[in-house]
Amino acid sequence: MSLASDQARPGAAEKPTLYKRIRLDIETRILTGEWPPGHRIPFEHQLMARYRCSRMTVNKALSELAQADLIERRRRAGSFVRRPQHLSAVLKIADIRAEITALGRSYGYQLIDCRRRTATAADRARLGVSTAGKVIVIACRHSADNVPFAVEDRLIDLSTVPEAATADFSHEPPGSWLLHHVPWTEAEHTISAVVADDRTAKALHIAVGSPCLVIDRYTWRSARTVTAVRLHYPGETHRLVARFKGG
Amino acid sequence: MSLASDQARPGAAEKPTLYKRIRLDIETRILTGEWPPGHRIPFEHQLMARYRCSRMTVNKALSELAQADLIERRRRAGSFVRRPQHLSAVLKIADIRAEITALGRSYGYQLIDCRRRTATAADRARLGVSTAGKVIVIACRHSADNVPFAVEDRLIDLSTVPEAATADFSHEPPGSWLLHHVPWTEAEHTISAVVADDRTAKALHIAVGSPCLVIDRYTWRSARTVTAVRLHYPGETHRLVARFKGG
DNA sequence: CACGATTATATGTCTAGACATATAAGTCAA
DNA sequence: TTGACTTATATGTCTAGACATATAATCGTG
Repeated sequence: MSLASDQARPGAAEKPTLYKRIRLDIETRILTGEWPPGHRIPFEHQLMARYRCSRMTVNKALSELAQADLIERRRRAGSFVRRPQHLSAVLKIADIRAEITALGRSYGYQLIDCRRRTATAADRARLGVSTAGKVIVIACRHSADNVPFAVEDRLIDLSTVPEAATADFSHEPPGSWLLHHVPWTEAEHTISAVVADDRTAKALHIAVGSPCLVIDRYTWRSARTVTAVRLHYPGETHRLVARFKGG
Repeated sequence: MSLASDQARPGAAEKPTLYKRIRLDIETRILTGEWPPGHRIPFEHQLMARYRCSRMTVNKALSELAQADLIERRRRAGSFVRRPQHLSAVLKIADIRAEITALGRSYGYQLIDCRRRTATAADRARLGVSTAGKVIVIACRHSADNVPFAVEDRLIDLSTVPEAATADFSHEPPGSWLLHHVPWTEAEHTISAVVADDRTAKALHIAVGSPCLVIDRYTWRSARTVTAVRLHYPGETHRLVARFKGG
């Protein structure tokens, strides 16, 4: 594992390119807290002078930091360290069906419950809306190679996605349908841990009281809530893995 | 999706810049499956011709797609659509002390145990090394406003970081020390859920059997393992939150 | 003082080049 | 066939400019 590219002689640290060095320098200052959230990063032309390079080079470094959400750039004002998103995490929005099939496992889907109703107070709170429109409430289960993979509880706001009223979720998972029919503009993920209650334990074929990884995802289109979904994964078998480079 | 009618509606629909249009065009083809994983994207040359722009412009579009892990770029070979990630998660490496103080809460640190020993078989397996060098084993606790925030179990490979032998971890958390002294080049995070065992429950002041979020982080410098750390967070109070844009 | 107009400035995008470098592919000898 | 060498080529990085654009700051006017 771990990148077997051992062609480098021990101690022969390859010199990174200039823009990467600039990016790493800034990143380090941010991650160590030397430059706290809100701190203004030196202007591009100051960095040009410090590193003796062209503006495009520092611009590339800063642009990548901005794409990684470590800094925020504002015209005329400068570039600023962003507030950390509480152990900032980025989870790409993903379709469970695509995820499972990409792993070469067979995907299974069982619709547990699907109903349409006027949003209750709890529904409105969950979706973050104040008016009481219609919603779709879905419970379903995803499995991989016939083993339960996750249970899903979803709420879809029909006032944002009226087309969903005519969709058939008995065979197509709502996540896949939404991904193909509704472009999202913003999303929020929250990861937490719980112990399985009776219903979840039954659906996942695990013991009551065993740990579950929970992912809550909210999706918006412009300023309108599209959907709120909670996924329970068996915590002992499911893992979220992320590998990334810092150089 | 519908990048269709983008005509001159008075107040809205500002024309995106060229490189963003290139990026969106490619992104759309990937997300709709028109260009499946493994498909080779047109060479920069060809895109220059198609969009009648300079190489730097198409390069910027492709670089951003590469940073977002949608494509992979290989010298001489070209750029290729990547296989979708296994619910790919990216957690920025962060220093818990900086994280807590950034939230405006007071940071507390308690060293539970710190010892130095020749790596056991289990240590070697955890660090992914085969030779039996010296390691530092640390257990400590982080708290926010005097409430336990996380317990940490860490292994530091002294053959990679000999300077750590003389570091004093009785007051400085090892994560902070490492961030300041050892630049990392790669890291891997795994998130899972467990139920608290006796020791963890005591340290976090929670009940045995309550859920915990677990983050395992491995850090490398070049091809050498720097440290392996496991963090237990109380699952009922701790959340990993991520907000991001998809437009 | 309040408020609109102007200006200065930092970032955003783009160009037309340059040389570096990794590597797929082809070539040739053992 | 295999291995070593060469070459072609696509990407990687960088430069020294250019103009566009959003907006913080300043200025001027009522």
